[in-house]
Amino acid sequence: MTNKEYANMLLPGIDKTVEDYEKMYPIRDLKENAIVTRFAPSPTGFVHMGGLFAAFISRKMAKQTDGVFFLRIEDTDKKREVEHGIEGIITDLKNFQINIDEGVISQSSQMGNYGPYIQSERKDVYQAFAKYLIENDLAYPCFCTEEELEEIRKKQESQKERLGYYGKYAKYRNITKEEAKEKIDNGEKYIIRLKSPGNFEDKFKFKDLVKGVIELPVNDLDIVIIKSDGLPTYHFAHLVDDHLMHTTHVIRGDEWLSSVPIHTQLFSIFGFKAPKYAHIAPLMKDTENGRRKLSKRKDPEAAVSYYTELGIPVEAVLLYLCTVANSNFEGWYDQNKDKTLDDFKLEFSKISSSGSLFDVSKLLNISKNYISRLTKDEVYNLALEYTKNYDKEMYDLLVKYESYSKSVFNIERVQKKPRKDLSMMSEIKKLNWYMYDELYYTYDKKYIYPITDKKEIETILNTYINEFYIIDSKDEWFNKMKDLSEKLGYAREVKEFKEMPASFKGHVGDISMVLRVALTSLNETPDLYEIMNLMGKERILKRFEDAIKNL
RNA sequence: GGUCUGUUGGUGAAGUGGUUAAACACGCGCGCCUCUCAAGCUCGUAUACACGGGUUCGAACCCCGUACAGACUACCA
Repeated sequence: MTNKEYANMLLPGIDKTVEDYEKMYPIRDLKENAIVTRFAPSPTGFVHMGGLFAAFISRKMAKQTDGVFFLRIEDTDKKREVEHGIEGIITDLKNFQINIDEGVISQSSQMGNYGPYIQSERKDVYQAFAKYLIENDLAYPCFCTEEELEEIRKKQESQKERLGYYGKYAKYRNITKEEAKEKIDNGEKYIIRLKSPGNFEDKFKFKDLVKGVIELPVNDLDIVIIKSDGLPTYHFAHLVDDHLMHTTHVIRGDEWLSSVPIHTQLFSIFGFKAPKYAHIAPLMKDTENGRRKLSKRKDPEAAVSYYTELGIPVEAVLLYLCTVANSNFEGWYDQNKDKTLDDFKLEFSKISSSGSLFDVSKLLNISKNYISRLTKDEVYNLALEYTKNYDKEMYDLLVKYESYSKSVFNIERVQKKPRKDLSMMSEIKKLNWYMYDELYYTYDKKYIYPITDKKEIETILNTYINEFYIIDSKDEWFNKMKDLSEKLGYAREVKEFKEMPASFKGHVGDISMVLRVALTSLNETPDLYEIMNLMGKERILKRFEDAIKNL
């Protein structure tokens, strides 16, 4: 039996060769330093923060070099697959503005000339590559059962030897074609393993773009390349796909770092140029028992949807991810307020080689600053989008009072140092409910005045509305407040009061607070003048009456 | 067990042999400002470069060892 016949027996029905495929996947026509990256998740559920982080870096690198970023679905493990997994990944990416240039765009469609981009649809391609290996005596069938493999492992463990299928443990490494044929004729199941040419004692160096130069032992494991269901393992699919799709930079989690010897060996066996690797450390979470990897299962904040549910703007999350990736981004962004994320040049060498703690409070701070720079219309739109899904009551009010709502969002917004109290859209109602009568009059309210004398409070409210009410300019208004204070025996200035507390009933701050509480039932609100200005005299009067009733 | 990687303050980190008596940002705290809050501004967060050796005139930065943390060691990715 020739090697060719042998290969045909092991992997029947494959008529294309490696050369055929190379022709079908020509070199990409790109600028010299263009980077081609990909995001290659398994459809096992929602995208988590770590995945989004890697995808963000990948897309950014491709974009800033006029390269290509594509989405490939690695569904070679049919057991782990989750229903609608692909759709979930696509929407998560879309929501976070990680736009793809080619790849899978929906459960049923793909775009780009280097597909298919779903691995289960590429079975023949992998098998053609595996056949090449068999023909060249670089791969062989392995008939080991699960039990046999388990036995080998136990033996290695008890003898404190390195685990794995290699050297003397590689039972079928030298199986003859005839023996193999016999087993196959007997109906025995097999998989295809690489006949590794490596020696574990040998070392080789490679340069990881984020971790730096790393020395690793050469791979001597006869890893499986084609599983019993005919699909490839990750390692083999990586070789085939990233070669054919001409990926220049593989950006992935550092759990892959120790597989690099396998990958480079595979590439060199085929005589292919290996891509550059950037292994990024996982995002961490701080817990009582120290830090650990942010977990998809244990940590709600690991889910990308967590942030949409809180109403943290997508841009803020992206801004945060960028500062985690390159910490110099924050300073740059601060210096270049007119620029955007796209103008920033991300660098591999500045990515931390150890895991960063995923810090939600920092994210919130970034979000708060981001929102403070938006226009009232932008905030309104974000609020509308958020409440539409998560707060119908608020949504209806925003729709009903569009221009009024925008004015509410505009309070203390257009000034050198805009107000910063909103970091997520889920706080919209909590921060603004009192501006809407529909909410105000249905909520239970607690009025806490700086003055206990009810009669006095009533006097202040009545005197204000009857004699000192003015909506002109903020300065005018505040002057009136001072006049009002003076008339009722309160100090015009706080300082004045502090100097001679005995000469006054209180100060202008107390007067303001009485008005604030009567108007909003709150002790802490944004600028009182702006609130009154927005409400208008009638509503103010009505609220005062309500407050007096509740004295 | 083997093979790797990492370890600067509460957090993210800058800094890769000598103006860093360790920047900057977040968080927290005092104070100032202010009609309240948010913001802004001062200052602070007691001994922050894991530990022990070595190289050097000089080390957070180079080397070795130890500890701790993490990864991989699947017909999972």
